[in-house]
Amino acid sequence: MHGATHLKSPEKMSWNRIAEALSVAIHEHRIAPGTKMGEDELAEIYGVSRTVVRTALQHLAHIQLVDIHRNRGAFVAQPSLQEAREVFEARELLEPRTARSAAQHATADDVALLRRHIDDEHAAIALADRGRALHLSGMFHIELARIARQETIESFVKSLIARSSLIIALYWRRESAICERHAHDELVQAVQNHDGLRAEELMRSHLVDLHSALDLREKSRPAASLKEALL
Amino acid sequence: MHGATHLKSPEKMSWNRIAEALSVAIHEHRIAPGTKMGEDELAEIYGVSRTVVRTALQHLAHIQLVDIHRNRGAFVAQPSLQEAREVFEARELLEPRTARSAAQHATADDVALLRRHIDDEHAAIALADRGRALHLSGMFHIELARIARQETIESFVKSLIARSSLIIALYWRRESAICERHAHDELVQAVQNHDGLRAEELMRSHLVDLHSALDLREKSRPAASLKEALL
DNA sequence: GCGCACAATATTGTATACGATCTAACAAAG
DNA sequence: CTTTGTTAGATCGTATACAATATTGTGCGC
Repeated sequence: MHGATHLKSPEKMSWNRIAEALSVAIHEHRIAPGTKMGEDELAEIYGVSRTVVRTALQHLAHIQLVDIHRNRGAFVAQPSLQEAREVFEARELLEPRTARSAAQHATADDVALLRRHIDDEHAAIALADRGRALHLSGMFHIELARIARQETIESFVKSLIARSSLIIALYWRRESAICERHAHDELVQAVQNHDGLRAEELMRSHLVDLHSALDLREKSRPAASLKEALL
Repeated sequence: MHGATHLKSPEKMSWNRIAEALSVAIHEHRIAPGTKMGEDELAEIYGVSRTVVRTALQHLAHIQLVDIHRNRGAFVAQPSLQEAREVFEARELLEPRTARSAAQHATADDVALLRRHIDDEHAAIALADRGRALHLSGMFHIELARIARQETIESFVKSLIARSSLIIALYWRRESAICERHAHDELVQAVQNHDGLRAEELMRSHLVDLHSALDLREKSRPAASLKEALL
């Protein structure tokens, strides 16, 4: 019943590919928080068995992009207000220091990569592709953690960015991410200059901006369909 | 072949039980870093199928207690010197702030629980059960994060503690964890007094002590048998 | 005797089958 | 008409079967 068996594309690691695809879809807000992600459904969409889908979902559950309820299934996570506050507290604790470290360790290649990221981000904004812009914005922060050469903290930041995407989907107030445009530009400039203290301070204020752009009071709209978002 | 199917004890969540058992075994240094954990082997030991063992191993891989190599299997992780440094840097960044928050939020019940932990720790030391003492020592830090009422950071601390256990197994220099005895005692006292600043400072110096008790140069002895450690 | 190619074996990756549990629909009683 | 108990369907949890890949042992040639 599954066509993948005879396909000639073993590609990489099947579950990794699926987890990545779902992660991107969530980051780009093509799947709304609360959406159910049935195993059979995903298995059919990606042409694999439930086994690998389960592995992918468990991975996503680990970074708290999805919640898995026993015998009920996996759902895109809906961070509570309390969780939202915790996530941004943690980010404000980790990321400024990480930005400083990144500024100290960055090579020319690193800076070039950051600039490419920003260019892509601008392009996405120009195309009014808000979802992709958001995704790239998150990737920028992760890239910064990678440049800091601290894999441990990078994995933490990955988890925090993922949840931030959900939090933004649920609690965003202002419109557009253009405010971030300048913030990221200045950050990369500080990194290029190896000005650790400035990078740290820029990151701190950037996160405060983000945090204050959230409305941590109301509940927002429910969910959409899954299959149409992925195909 | 497997008896579990017809048993009347669904107990909890099978993979969770196994992951916990393995985690404790590793924390207590009954399984050495680098040990291979074959799926069939574990499946037979715990009387379940490889499916659930795989889930447990993937969970442990997530918190980086084990490394999984494609088509090679799961091995108890062996943090490199670089990773060891990263882990303690991250702990020194996260835990002092967490300790302060814990001191601010702690209830009487929380303090009582901490004291029980310490008592258990002392008992283990008295019995010369170094492995169990180490495990409880780690749990103390996790408990502190829980008391701080910050689940996000708690999950990070969990991961860091787990890896610290491996790092201690590999790079420990001094003997006995008695130095920690006083550190934990004073910490719980500060928490009881809701003296956040003192708790923060105590935690910081405690972590520096731990860090300096590691020898980050040599490689240490390999591994032992697996089955005998678990049965 | 040493090194390399190749076959045998063992272990993991993936798919499928089956049983357990939850959800929801529907019928009957109040 | 509402409410509750029962039943059918769907979905997940676990076990098993099969395919893919790595590891190990063996034989041949040098």
